[in-house]
Amino acid sequence: MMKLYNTLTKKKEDFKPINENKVTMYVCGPTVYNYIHVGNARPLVVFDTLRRYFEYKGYDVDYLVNFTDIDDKMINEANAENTTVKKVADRFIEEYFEDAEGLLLKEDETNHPRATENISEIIEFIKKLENKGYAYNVDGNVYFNISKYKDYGKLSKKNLEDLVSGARIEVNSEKKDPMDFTLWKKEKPGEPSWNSPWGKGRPGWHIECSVMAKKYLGDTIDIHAGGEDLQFPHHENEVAQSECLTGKPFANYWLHNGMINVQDKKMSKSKKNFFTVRGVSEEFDLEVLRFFILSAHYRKPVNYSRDVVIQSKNGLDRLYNGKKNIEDLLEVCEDKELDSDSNEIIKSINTYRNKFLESMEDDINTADAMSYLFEIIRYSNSNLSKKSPRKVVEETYNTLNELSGILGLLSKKEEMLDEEILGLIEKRNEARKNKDYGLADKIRDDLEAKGILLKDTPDGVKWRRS
RNA sequence: GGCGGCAUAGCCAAGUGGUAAGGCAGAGGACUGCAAAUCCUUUAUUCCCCAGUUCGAAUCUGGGUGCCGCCUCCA
Repeated sequence: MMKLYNTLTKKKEDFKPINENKVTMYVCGPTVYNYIHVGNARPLVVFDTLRRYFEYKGYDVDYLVNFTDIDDKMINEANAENTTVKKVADRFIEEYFEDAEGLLLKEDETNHPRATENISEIIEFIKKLENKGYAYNVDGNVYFNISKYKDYGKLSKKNLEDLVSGARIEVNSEKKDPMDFTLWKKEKPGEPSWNSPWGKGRPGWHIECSVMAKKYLGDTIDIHAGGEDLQFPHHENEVAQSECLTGKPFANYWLHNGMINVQDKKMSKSKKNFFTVRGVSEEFDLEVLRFFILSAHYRKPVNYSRDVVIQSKNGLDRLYNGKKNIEDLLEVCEDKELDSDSNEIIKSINTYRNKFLESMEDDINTADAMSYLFEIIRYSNSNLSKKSPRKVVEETYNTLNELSGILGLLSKKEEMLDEEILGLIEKRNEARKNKDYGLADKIRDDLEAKGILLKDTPDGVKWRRS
């Protein structure tokens, strides 16, 4: 039985979806006013991996990552660029998809609703809250009245007294309670606005998630996920809105990922200590970033630095090399009867598979799971050879692919070399045969300059990209 | 001030009562015309400190120390 740590109960719980074969997941996505940074990438990668694992287990996953495309930051960015909020949103959503592709997120099956495409549903939602007495309108601003919701604070484990005593001085005296939050914001000159029963305005931040979760996934969803910094107030407010409206639990499991730090401080736009995913992609393949994110447990804070990315790159290279070694064996091994050694190997590989899956069952411990990928590589390097029966090599190869696929890693295909380069390699082989090492080394250097590294092995020349 | 989390080798990091996974870097070796790459082997008597519980603790309890997150926009 799969266990997930549920922030709501602060316990690891057996995961049971509402419908037997289906899982609904809502992940808080980015506000599209800029490129995403490495911190933003963590939940995207982690929960994409959870989604892949569910699918591996045979669930049909309804997976949603929203785009917040209207709020103060969007408006500021549009003003700064002297353009419209819509144009800013369109542009950075496009940029998002480019980064997502690099990070190997399963985008084609992901639902990405936008706040501004759900305005009428948002208005409808707020109207119902107002009718039920949970919301009140003050001169075009509509607030959620938290004193009407007795469970307020149950997710973030805060009580109202503590919140009020810790709260900053409230300048807004319209509110009945200082902790009330905005559902609908009255229009300000020059800002985008929509017509509503309370006059022109725009939605507050928290309401969009409640509305889109309900519209696309249902009144009660299985999993709601996001960064732990969103736990309060964002997720707390979502719970309040949704449960007051429907009278049902909003989400059965709340999953929160830890922060990505830079020198022990949370990476964030406001601290200006952030690295954009796009920036990282200029130096590294983004699969390296995915590897880095999955190499630590998702709930722990983790430090980001160029050094650890280099470590990740080298680790990922080892995995790809190991995979390539098995592929090379596949080319030369023969169909043979299985002997006792073969059976031993198959047994060992299955043990690694089971351990990998056990780790995934335990609150998606990807770091631990990943270690078994390395175990398989070392094991196959030591125990497989061109004398191994094809079936054994295939079994190892398939298991490696099956497991790395769950993590969304090792899916890059080796490209084919073009004729010209193949010709050069052939020419170098001739030169080596004739002991013309000067020419041979020159060709090797030329190819290296083109990013193709040659290695001479007993089985002939192999190559890889640098 | 309130609430919560973390502390494991040079670096990253898993491990919630049974005697320290895995990766990077380093060292040794194999392979090679030489290299590079690759592969193999190897690296913590010990898990921030002090007490306690226990046959047994990195893991549980109490007390320290240090660091971080949330309480304001934030993944």
